[in-house]
Amino acid sequence: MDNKITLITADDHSIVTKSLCFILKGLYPDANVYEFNSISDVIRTLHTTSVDLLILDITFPDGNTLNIIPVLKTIQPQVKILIFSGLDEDIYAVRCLNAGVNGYLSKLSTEDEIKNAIIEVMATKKYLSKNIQEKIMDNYIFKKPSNPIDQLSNRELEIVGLMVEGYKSTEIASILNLQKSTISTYKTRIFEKLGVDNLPDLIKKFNLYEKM
Amino acid sequence: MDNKITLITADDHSIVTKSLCFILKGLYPDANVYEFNSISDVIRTLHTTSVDLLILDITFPDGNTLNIIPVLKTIQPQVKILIFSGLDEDIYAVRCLNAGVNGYLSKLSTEDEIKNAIIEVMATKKYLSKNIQEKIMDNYIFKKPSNPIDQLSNRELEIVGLMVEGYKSTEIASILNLQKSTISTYKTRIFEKLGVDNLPDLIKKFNLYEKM
DNA sequence: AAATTTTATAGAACTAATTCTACAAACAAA
DNA sequence: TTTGTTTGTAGAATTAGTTCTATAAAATTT
Repeated sequence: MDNKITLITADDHSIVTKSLCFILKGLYPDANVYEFNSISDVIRTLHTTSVDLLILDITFPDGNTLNIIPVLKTIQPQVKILIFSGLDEDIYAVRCLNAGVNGYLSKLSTEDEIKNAIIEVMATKKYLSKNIQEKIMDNYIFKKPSNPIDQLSNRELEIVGLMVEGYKSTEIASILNLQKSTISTYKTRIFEKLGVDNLPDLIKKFNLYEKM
Repeated sequence: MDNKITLITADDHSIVTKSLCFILKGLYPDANVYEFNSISDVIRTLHTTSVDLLILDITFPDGNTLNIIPVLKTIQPQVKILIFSGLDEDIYAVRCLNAGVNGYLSKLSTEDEIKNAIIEVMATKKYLSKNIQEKIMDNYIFKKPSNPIDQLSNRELEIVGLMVEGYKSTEIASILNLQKSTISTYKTRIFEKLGVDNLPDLIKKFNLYEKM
């Protein structure tokens, strides 16, 4: 047991973890840096090793980070979490913050922005892009619900994600270990909230708000 | 003008180009390696510099690579192109090949797979994952035409049109005065011919082939 | 602190959709 | 010109999906 700091990157794209590791080693030459490509590996490691910073993608083949954040925080309450995701920050950043992360960084960021975010978060601060800071201010001050997808709960969002990826109700039920009637209930609520009544329209709407 | 080889990576995610550059410099220490984050930069460079290998994403804010490949090939017919994309290879790989690229590599690939693909393509070969090779073999053996929508009969095309517009089976049945089992039969045949098994994938495929 | 709304979940009853099988007509191939 | 294949169509049996109702827990509002 040494007293080096420990940094972890996790993303299902190996090219991303490799690259983040490289950046981390540049910033903290003496740190222990690990990379993983699944959430389960991260959880396993948190059980055995004290970790200072976790850089995480949201989507993994073996689960969705949004639900896992509280689990991670339970295992190691002091761990700092920086989300590094390709998903639209307009949709996910605020949710992630509410779930307890310390920062949200877009995968489109430049190397300097990435370094900056890491440094901010390591200094026990929050990191958010200008864009998101403004959005939060707007929402706070003007209470405008900007985009219908914000009305979806995390669970609903997870399910809508599976739906637009092509999973059928039964498949979703078995993936999430729920009853098919539960999925139907979600589906109805989601359709209602987004004001559509069929899958193609949902996809259109979702894709629309996903990419801006 | 030196006689070094010239390699370009282009992706809207800077972390990806950075990482690919690193890999390329490892493989070809004497090469000129450039990275860009837009297609327009790539095109501009092809006009001034002779390029050996281009590693390209498909989606850019300023355009879709698929439509641009012929342009790139016109500027420099000998340039080798390796697509490195997060999009579903089942849907995009063959299309990219038809457009004239030399390889298709998934963003989920490990570093070794990436290196391997680069080496293969540089050796004037094609690179494709096992999965896609098998798919192409199947198509070749069973002589399926390259544009699957051509395989649809008029009636099937009519029904697929209604499907992507959001009509449900029962609605289509009543519009066309047919039994719902008939619509189901069509649906199965259409899915089969287009090689998909769910509506979102069908929509993707249909939109893709519709716009050319 | 109490009242209200939203969220996450399902059982039972019901409706919609698919599968499997089939068959005639049109078309293509040997 | 017979043989094989694709197309257009369904009935019966089966499976998938929805609706309606309900309830506990969480979040929000009053």
